[in-house]
Amino acid sequence: MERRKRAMVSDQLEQEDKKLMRKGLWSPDEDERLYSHITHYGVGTWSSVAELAGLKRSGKSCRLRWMNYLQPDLSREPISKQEEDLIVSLQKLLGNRWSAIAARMPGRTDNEIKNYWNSRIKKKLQQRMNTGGNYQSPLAVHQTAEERDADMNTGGNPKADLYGQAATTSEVQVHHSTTTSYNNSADHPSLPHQLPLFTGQPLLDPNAAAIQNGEHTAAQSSLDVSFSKSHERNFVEEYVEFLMSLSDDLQEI
DNA sequence: AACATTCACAACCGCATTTAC
DNA sequence: CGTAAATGCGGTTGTGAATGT
Repeated sequence: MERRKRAMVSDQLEQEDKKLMRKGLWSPDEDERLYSHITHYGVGTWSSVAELAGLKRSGKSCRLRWMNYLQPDLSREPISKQEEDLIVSLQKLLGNRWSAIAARMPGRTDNEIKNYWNSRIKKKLQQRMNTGGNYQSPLAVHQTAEERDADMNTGGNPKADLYGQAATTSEVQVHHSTTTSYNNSADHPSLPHQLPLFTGQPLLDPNAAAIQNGEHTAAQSSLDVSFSKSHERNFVEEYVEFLMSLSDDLQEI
């Protein structure tokens, strides 16, 4: 309750600021400023980036622009068939946890994956559903993830539902869109043409690990019911990691 | 040619969580 | 330890190009 009040106050202040902020699509000049500022000085805090780079944008907006478009690690290639299959598989495992899915897809952002899912995969699955194909509907897929969430929230074992059938593959090739003025880094005045670099992130949360190892205290046991979102995510992510390593091991055999 | 519709993607919004003080 | 600020996330909306009528 108190937290909510504070959030509202914070939002009101943000609204005041927003009146002075620029909104909408980023211009090449703004991109240039942001890119050059971050490459020279690093990020620091996003609100300071906006100010120091001379941008009339919120820190949030700068962060989003950098994360989703300007950072050099991003792949400018269209999403491949393999990547699409991976998205479908991971969505089935993780539900709509786009950031967790993106963490397993080098060069791809959560926003990109989310958009791709909503505009293409969802539709394709729906079409196949209507033509009587042998696959699970997107709704069913989503429901599975939600059911797992509900299960975990009541202290159930999240692993129980992770052995679902493998996701189906799709056939349609995806073509690169040219809807924006410079979707490709080659068109941008200052963006490097770099291949994506994958940086693996540590997945093990100490608390989640303790719980997994059976080191439950009385205080912790209350978490069984209201298992916090971040812990729950780490738990699921660890399990996905485990499944993936298992798959690698099997392939070696 | 003019307008309407569809589509893909970029960006915003509200909220939750994390971090800093 | 409490509070404010910063960050991160997912759902939703806005925008502009492509396509259809």
